[in-house]
Amino acid sequence: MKRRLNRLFFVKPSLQVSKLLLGKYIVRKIGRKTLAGKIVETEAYPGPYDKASHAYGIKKTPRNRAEYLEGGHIYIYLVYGMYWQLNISTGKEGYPECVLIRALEPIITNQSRIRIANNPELENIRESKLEMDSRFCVANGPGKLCRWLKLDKSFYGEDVTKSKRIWLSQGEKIKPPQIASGPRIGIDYAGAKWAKKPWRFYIKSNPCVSKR
DNA sequence: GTACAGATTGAG
DNA sequence: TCAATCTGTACT
Repeated sequence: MKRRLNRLFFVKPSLQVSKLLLGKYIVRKIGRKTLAGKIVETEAYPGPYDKASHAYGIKKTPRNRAEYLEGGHIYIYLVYGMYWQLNISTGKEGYPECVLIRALEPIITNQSRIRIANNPELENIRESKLEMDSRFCVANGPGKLCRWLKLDKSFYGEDVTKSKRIWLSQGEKIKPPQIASGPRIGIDYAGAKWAKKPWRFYIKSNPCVSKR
């Protein structure tokens, strides 16, 4: 959980950052509990020229103003009246671009390792296929990962390079051959030209990449 | 003030 | 395939 990603990491174009984020860990502190998840799927929304972007045409509203913040700030919003979507702003201040975090693979933290080691019953559960399957399913979508990490409007604009309750860390090295790309999800309203752009990135054959 | 649709999800 | 559920945004 060490080696927190710094400002320099995020002040780059979202098309770069979205790929670099694969394999990185999101660490979330809730009271004395720590949750961590490996980022396995992202989408880039690279700027105001992108018709699928909330900031299309340099549109700036109370809802999307966090997109304009310097790289490393959280842009979070509600869709369909019930699901939060976690984005991280990238690039320079004043230019609206961001990366949508679409899926995480939950990581067994040291904390839970110790708890498991001290409790043989939990050890058995951890080994069971059932447990593995359920672990892989709690954060395999943008709405689900926010529910799992307990993220909501209160994180709007949060600086992940400074925050004490959420940050990103180095995680695991992902080699380019392990990265796949495809069209972004759920943005058909933007028209085929933009919906077809291969700006969704994910780790090949990872079980936590979102379905559909 | 009112209408409308959405960067999703899980059930049928 | 469809409804749930709600708020930002646009328009009367």
